[in-house]
Amino acid sequence: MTTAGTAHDTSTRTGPAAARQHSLREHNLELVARAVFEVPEPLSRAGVAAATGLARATVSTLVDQLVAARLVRELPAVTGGRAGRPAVPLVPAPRSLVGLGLEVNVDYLGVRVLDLTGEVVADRVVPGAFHDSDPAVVLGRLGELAREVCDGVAAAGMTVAGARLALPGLVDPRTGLLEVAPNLGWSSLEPVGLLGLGELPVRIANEAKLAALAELAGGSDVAAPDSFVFVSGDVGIGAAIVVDRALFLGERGWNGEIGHVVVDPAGPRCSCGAFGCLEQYAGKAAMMRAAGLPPDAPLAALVERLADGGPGVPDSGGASADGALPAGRALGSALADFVNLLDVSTIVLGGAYTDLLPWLRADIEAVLADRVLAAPFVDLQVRAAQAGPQAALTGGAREVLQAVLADPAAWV
Amino acid sequence: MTTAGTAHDTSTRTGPAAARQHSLREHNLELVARAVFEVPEPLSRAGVAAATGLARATVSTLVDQLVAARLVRELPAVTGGRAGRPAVPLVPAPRSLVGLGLEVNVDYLGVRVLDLTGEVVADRVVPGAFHDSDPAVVLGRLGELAREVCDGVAAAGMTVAGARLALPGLVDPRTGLLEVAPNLGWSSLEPVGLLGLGELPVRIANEAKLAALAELAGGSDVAAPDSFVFVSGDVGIGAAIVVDRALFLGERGWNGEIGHVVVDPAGPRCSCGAFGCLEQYAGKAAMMRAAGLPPDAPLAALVERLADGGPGVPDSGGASADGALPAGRALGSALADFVNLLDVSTIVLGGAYTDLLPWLRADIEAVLADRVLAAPFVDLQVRAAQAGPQAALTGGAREVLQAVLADPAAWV
DNA sequence: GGGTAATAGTTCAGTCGTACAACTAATGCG
DNA sequence: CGCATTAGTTGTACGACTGAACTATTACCC
Repeated sequence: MTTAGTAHDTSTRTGPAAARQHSLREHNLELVARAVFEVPEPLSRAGVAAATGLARATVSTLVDQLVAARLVRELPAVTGGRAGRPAVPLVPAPRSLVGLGLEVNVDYLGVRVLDLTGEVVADRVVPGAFHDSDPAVVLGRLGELAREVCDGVAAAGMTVAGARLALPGLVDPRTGLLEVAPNLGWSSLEPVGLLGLGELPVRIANEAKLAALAELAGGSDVAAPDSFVFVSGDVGIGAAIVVDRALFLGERGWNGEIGHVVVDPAGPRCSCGAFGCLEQYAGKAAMMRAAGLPPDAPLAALVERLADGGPGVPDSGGASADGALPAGRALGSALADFVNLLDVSTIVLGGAYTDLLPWLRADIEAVLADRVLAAPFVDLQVRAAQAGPQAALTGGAREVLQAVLADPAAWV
Repeated sequence: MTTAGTAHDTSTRTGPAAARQHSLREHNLELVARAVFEVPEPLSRAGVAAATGLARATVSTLVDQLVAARLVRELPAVTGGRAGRPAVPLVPAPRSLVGLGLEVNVDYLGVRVLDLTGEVVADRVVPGAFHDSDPAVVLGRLGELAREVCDGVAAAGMTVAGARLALPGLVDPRTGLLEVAPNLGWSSLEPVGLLGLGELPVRIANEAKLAALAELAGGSDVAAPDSFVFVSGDVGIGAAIVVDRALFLGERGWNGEIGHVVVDPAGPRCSCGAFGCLEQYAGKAAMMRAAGLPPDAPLAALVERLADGGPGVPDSGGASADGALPAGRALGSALADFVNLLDVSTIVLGGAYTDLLPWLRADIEAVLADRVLAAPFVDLQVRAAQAGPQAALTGGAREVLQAVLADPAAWV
């Protein structure tokens, strides 16, 4: 286990480390980097000083280091129409340091590279069928793909800061162990080694967790909230909790298993052995069946049928309706539990739910209003995911870059 | 709003503040204070240096400041049987700085004072019946009690660092507003002003949240886990989430409303308007009824009946049982949702559940094993709360002192 | 009993990072 | 063309930590 990143090794594992002089600079480097990265309009050195509260002299030295480390780039000085020396705008450096997102999912492999500006530098998605596949073969193939992409990126003068591998299953990011991925038929293995990516620091994570991070990428019309629950519906249903723009992982990163929250103990038996789990109402197969389609039909077929007003369209006015709607009320019920237990006010629906939201929203909101105890005092929002397809790839690459941003001192 | 505590006012609310020279000292002061406070055996200056990684010289100056601020006390030097100059053991200063816990609950008012060693310095609990009471009268009475206690404490040379007021309801610690406390019949008020405690910084919090913090107090035989869910059963059922020894509050502190998680949508109607909430199975009234007792009977009556093997005792061997057991299976179901959504592995049962645990445990654990997706990979623990009666008073006082410990620089 | 080793705690010069003030650079405006 | 204005740099001062040397106090051994 030779991770390159932070070196927090206080031999006997005590809590936080002692702060020395250079801790100050590390902290302030991060502060300056965030100021440059997380602002819509580019700031000058003076602007950063004003935003952070640091002295201009201090900011100058820090910015110079970030520029030297190729995290930040100076744009040509621009006179703002005011008097005074023109400011030098500072922006995240494009195509210098990049993050690598990797993913194995049931129906595709993917590699995506993002640079510090959030732009996609490279993108390779290979469709396939990986249900009950051989992990060594599939991960080997993905690793090959990743090496190709990395070579191209390196040839263009960029540095790969690290990688995240998204997997649809129970994953422990700390140990790098995949416990089980039911839909792939994988269990108890360490995927990173099978990629064969050598020195590159790769960490694994749950697919829904990384997809949630993609929501924070910004660039969309609606600003992403700082805290939200991201629910990704597909064959299974996963969720991620984001608090203050950071994943909340619980003890092992195995939270958000909303697919197996009880909706009705008298309901159908679930693959997990219990009865009436959400997945039996709002999983893809269940929704298809409810709309009279074969369980493995493509999502587009369901959307088309709903758009045509076929069975599954809510007859407006009724308190409840039929068709795809069992999913809506069931989702609402499970989400109400979620909100009651966690106190989040924004729910982002991803995966299949993104396209189905028009036919789910009314029921979800009605059930939430009914069942959430704090509903009278909170503005509960249900919205569609903004990130594009294979969001976990984007989120994974983004997380790598966030780690860089959180510790720029490691790169100077 | 003139809080004395931290002065984190970066005019325009940006994220973290700039680190200056004195930030270093603040950080290390905290580090040293925690080293002294959170260790079973007293450390010397040299011991603190070893534990924190700071230089001995640095530790000396920091410890001297903490001693001068009366946060830390030096014990007489003790020769440890080894060669060398005897070490001066450092301990939390007893009876110098103290925290004040306040509480209004349905059947009592309380004031409790803890010092930095965790010892109870003063304790006043006044029984009463505050269902549908007048907040001004009740809080005035509590304020009076608090002033008496504070006067006594001050006369003994102690300084009250602050106070926490525990309330059974939806509370926003940030704004100091109580939205609603159903069992008191209070709503939309600012309780702190009605206490009339003048300059003393008082913050409000939910009762279950503070009770959970009392679990961290230590001193018990079993070490408290760093992360757990605390469930407090009484008339209503509340919960708190503790992660890494700190409360996880969600956006507003309104999480943990486990009492209104769906157990069975076909179940009885709840006071919240929904059907089949946990409270209808595992609330005190429901448990009493299930055991054939009047809903407002004392808890002791239920325990006695169960101990006698009356109705409500599980007939061992059966997958399920009758009597008090609907509570067990229902609790298990709601807790399974909790664990699936949050990934916590330890569940601490407080309030009425503490005494009832022997008759609940089997069912809870069985349902958890069935319904928690990660159960095969996690050692789920269900345990009884360790803190004594009126745990919220202890937890509130403790939180005040934790805030001192988190920023000792404010007291030097 | 005295010397030596060992450990605790203090003193002091050295280093590093930030703050503040003075300075230079570059622009708009009258 | 000079002045006001803003951006960025330079240099001194200060504060906090470090490391090494020093003092203080004990145990152990001869």
